[in-house]
Amino acid sequence: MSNHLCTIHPEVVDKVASDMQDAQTLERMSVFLKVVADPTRLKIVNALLIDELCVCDLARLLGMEHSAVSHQLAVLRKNAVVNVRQEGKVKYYSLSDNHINTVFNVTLTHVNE
Amino acid sequence: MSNHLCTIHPEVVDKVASDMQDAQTLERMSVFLKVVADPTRLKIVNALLIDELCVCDLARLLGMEHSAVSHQLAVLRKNAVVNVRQEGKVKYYSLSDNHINTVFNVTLTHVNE
DNA sequence: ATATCATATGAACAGAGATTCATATGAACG
DNA sequence: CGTTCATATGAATCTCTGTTCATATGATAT
Repeated sequence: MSNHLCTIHPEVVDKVASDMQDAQTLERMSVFLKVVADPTRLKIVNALLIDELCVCDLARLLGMEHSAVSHQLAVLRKNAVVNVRQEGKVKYYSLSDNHINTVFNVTLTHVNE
Repeated sequence: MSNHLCTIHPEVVDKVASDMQDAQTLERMSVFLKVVADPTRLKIVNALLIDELCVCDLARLLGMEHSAVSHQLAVLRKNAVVNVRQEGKVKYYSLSDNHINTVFNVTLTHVNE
């Protein structure tokens, strides 16, 4: 696994290992962050922070194929980032909770400093 | 660009378009989120939230090749997520600012609900 | 029923990126 | 100076994933 076996600070490694979040939690965090990190999905999130929108409007807004937008909305749905409300044949998407809002705004602040 | 030209809510699209963050900002946000979303880098961030560590210790902690860890640390360095402090041949890594801390904790809260 | 419109989905292709292997840098110490 | 140790980097491989194209679903209206 590792070519050299240096163990410079075994106590520190042990302490950090026991204080870290468990593997499952980190995996969930990674999945969630990947979901919102994609440029297309981040734009969708930003748009839905302002107003609810249908697939058609999102495609127009982003200048993308309906299909591409729909695929990304499927990812957002499967990861519980968005909600859908149906009115006839039109489906309106909105954000599911406001942790997304917080993550978005903290990230925005970070890149603006 | 799009097969159908439906324009269901042009006013809403216009309003959202003008209220959204500009493309450059969204791009920077996407880059930053991708940097921390990767499972290996997220583990590194989590570890450095607890204590500063050298490459050797990180490799041991994560059970990975030194090379792989070093590559990921290069990504974190290039994106100003981590700082390096050198002591002889050993380089100690730590987090560069505490927006990272906030993003990590908000995300943690989100996946734990 | 059938056509039309909005959305969804499956398969295929293409590009990005994470790890590995091999090698290089650079510091300490004999 | 040459060796050793910690870290870095380049190239190659392999996997993952975002978009496109083609097609399907599902609702409305004529």
